Amino acid sequence: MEASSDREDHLKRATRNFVTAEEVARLAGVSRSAVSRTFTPGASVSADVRHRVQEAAKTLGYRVNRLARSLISDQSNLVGVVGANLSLPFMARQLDELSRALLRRGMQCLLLNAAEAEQGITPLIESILEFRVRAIVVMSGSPPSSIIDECVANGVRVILVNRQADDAEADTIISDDLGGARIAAERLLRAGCRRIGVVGSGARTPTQIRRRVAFADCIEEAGLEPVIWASGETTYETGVEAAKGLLTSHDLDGVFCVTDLLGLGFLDGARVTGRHIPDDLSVVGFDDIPQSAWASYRLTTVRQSMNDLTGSVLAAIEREMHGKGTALVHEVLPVELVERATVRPAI
Amino acid sequence: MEASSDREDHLKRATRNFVTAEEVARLAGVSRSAVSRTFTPGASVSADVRHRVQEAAKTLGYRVNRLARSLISDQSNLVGVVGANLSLPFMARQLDELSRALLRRGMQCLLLNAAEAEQGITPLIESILEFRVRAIVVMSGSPPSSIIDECVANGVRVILVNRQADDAEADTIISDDLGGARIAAERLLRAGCRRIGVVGSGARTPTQIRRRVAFADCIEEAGLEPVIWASGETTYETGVEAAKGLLTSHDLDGVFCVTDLLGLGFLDGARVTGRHIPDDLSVVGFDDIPQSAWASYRLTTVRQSMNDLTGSVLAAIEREMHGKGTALVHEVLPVELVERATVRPAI
DNA sequence: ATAAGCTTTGCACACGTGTGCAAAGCTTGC
DNA sequence: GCAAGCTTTGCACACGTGTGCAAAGCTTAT
Repeated sequence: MEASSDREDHLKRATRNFVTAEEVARLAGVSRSAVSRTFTPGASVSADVRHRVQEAAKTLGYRVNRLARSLISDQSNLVGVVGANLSLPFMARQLDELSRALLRRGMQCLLLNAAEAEQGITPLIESILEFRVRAIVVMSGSPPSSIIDECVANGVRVILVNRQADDAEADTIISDDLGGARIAAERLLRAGCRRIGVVGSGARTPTQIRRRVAFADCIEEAGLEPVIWASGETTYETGVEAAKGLLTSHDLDGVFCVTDLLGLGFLDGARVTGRHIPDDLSVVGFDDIPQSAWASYRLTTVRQSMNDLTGSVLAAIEREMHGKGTALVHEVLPVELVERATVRPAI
Repeated sequence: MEASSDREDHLKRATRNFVTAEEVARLAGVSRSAVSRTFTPGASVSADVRHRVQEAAKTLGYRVNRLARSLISDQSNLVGVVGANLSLPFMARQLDELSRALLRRGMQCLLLNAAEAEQGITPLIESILEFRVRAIVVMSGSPPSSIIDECVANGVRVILVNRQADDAEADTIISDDLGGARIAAERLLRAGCRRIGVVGSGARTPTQIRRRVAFADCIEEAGLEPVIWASGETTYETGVEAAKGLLTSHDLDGVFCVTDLLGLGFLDGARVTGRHIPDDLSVVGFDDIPQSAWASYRLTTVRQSMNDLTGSVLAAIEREMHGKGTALVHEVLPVELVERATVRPAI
């Protein structure tokens, strides 16, 4: 993914004036290793030397070179994060919480935006590996097992969020999409809905497919035939179009939208056709983004806990650090229904 | 900001199996410098050697060590980005576009979340400097000029987005908040509004203060006395509370909300009090986040161009690379009014 | 056949930090 | 006062990569 600039561009010594430990040592009147030991927790250094080194470091503005420091262990304190659609509410929250949790634990987030990774995210992961990162968190895209195997072989943990990779040694932290779809189906059925639709986008992401298929299965188990919308991008606008399209050709009384963004668009589109929510038409979403609680929507939705998700990702990253071995983590995070105002009361 | 783990934790050699250039050289039957030259654009290497090295690298799964490579120039290809409130729509879009533009230009985004930086973002910038980054983009927080001066002294460019630092040698890319506030004021006055309010949050960010003050000044210039709301966080919920609070005690016919999030909340809150938008009350926002276009809101707002903003940031970063010298960039990006449906037609 | 000029390539050094090793110094017990 | 044990500290090596230098090899012109 790196721009193919010539060597003068990216390796020519930039004008850099960073102070080195050698200079600090000279001012403090000690050896360079004494400086290093002063900044290494647990290393043996006398109080007098420690004080002189710290004063000299402060005077000169010394900042340790993480590049050099990490060279020794062949590992930086970076965690690579691969994500796309980062301005969508759910992905934005996920990244927000993950990046702040990483910082809390003394790690730094190396963010690679997968928006333009049409050929797959393998090149992004290859770039990340060059930084000798501690772990890689994949929030978007489907890394082939070959690149996952390469990461693992090199001692780099890969954590897949809301996605899986068959036959690959990666951690997987997944929301219970199947359970959530079932909850949504049961709620609509309990509201007395009998002409039911499911709205997804044309995106072939694991989450989209899983939720749509699981919901449709539940409706068929109840002896009903779901109407399916699965085109467009995973946006509010697609929800609006789905509402106009579906409600023109079908007399639906219940709809499950596989994401809240689609759900909010669907609500606005349905209102334009004159439908009254929830009297004429019940709508359930999935994700529980902040906008779902807004007064103009008050969308009933399936919530996945962002705290649980972030906590599990961090636990997977720190598993080996905390002496818990290298066994893989496979977690399915529970979801719950958040009742608001877009589904008729249960019969 | 780094967690104070002991040395066994963060420097103990992790189980790492990365292939080195030395191993590639052995398999290819050449010297280690021949391997290095093969991956250095413009370096002299014969076609035969190049081919053998590339085959060997592929066979062994060689990934260059960016830590070692960057040690030589004392500069990595990372760009530090400091931001908070990354799940809010505007900040999320900004980060989304910035991180993808950086990748497009062959740079990587080192993201440090400033959510918990109550004591200021100086420690975050200090951490970033340890990575010998190419530049630092500040999207949130107010770095003191001392740390900016340190960055500049070390050859690290600092770009401030929608904020300034007095007497500091940093680039500044700012939206025309003053012009935008004036546009909003003029639009409300042209709609015939005479009992006008301005809604901001309690956040003392440069943007909040600039927009609120500028708008209030314009209203006072028109001989009117603006009613001011400036408490709570910069959220949708604060907008709802502001509507309930202001509209209970004042008979306003026009309101400017300094962000769209506040505006959307204000709209929902106003509707709860029975006001009709825009007949009874006109509302203008600022930012033009995607939700402002949603059918339930159709908020008239002041838009700042995200493309312009990201383009200017990248131009500042690459200024020296492209032989344009090291002079600072100070840009005020134009804004424009986006008329939707929340302001009465002009008289 | 030979000389001049150019290309290719390995060696050794450098980049900045961490640390094993051993020497030096200090402390304590006899 | 001396020996044993412990702490402190500087030296030199290592980590992986880029590259200046010079030797070796190749090509071309005479």
